[in-house]
Amino acid sequence: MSDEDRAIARERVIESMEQSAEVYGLSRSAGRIYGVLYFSEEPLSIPELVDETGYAKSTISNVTRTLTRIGLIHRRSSAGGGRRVHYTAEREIWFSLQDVFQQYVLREIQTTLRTIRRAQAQLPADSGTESERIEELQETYEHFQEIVTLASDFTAAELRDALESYDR
Amino acid sequence: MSDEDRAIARERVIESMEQSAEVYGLSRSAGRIYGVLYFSEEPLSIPELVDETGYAKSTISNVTRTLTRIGLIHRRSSAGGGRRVHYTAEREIWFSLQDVFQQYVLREIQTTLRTIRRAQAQLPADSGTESERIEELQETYEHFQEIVTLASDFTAAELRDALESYDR
DNA sequence: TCGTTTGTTCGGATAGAGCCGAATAAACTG
DNA sequence: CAGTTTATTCGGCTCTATCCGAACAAACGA
Repeated sequence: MSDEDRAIARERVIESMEQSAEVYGLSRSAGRIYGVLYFSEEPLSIPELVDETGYAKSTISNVTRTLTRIGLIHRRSSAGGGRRVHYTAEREIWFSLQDVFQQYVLREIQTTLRTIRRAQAQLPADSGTESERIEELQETYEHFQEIVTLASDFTAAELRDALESYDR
Repeated sequence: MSDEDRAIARERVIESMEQSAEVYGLSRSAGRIYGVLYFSEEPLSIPELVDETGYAKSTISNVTRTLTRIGLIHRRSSAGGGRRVHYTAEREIWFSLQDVFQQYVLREIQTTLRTIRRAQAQLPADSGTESERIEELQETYEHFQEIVTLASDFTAAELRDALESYDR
């Protein structure tokens, strides 16, 4: 009974992880796989994940790869002695979020900045509105870059502290 | 000649906006429409946007709606005297980003928190690992909620300041 | 060595998003 | 009051992401 209650509670939370995954640009399967690993006592292999999630082997293989790349889960090669690969969930989600920001957002910001600077350089100093607008945009993006770069050195607690204690 | 240069520079930047739009979960058309409005001297109507972007009227109508909802562009109903709707770009992108965070991320965080709390409440105080894990998750999400809530009250400059001047 | 288990890669089916054109609604102009 | 211009909505087409099953590769155990 209590056992079943626990299973239900677990299932609810995992479902909400599926939902969250979509918001952050991942697939539902990614949300579920992460969720199952999050609640698992021990590291799980791909066949075990197939059992637990109901997804096909190939899906598990692909999704675990991207989740590993992002840093949301970790590969533990050969835990016991077998040749199986085992996966565990990163519980400090903050670190993964930082990585995602580093990898996607910061990269996008820098690519855009490069384009903007190049476009700006090919225009005479004061060539009408275009130039002004581009310069405006450049400043905005330099601002973003600073913020993201600074923020990625903070833990979640530090960041909250910094925001809470800041006196304008 | 210089005119053409300006057009080229403008086009480059708009293309990079199309790219950025995809990273932030918007369509390429959204990026281009925003870009055209960003560089436009005056507010533009839907037919004018059709000319400038090459997209169909219906596409412009739909995309402007979502961009308006997000806050990246603004509706100016009846600028001159006609019944036309005109659109302008919000140049302070920071405000829009905050809105998006408020609307999507914060909302997602709060939905998840509600689910977690409900699941937690239905479990006895110390029912094994599930309970611990869920509690752990709850703390993490409460942390996130604080950070996002705090950050949404800051301007970009203030946020940078807060991060720069924070002494651990 | 051969069969079994595990993991990756490939092609294809399906669902959803993005975009278009046509139909409709609504407001202005003569 | 027509006729025109503007804006939204609807159905359909196309392209992409997701997921599956099958084929393949690699490592283990008897």
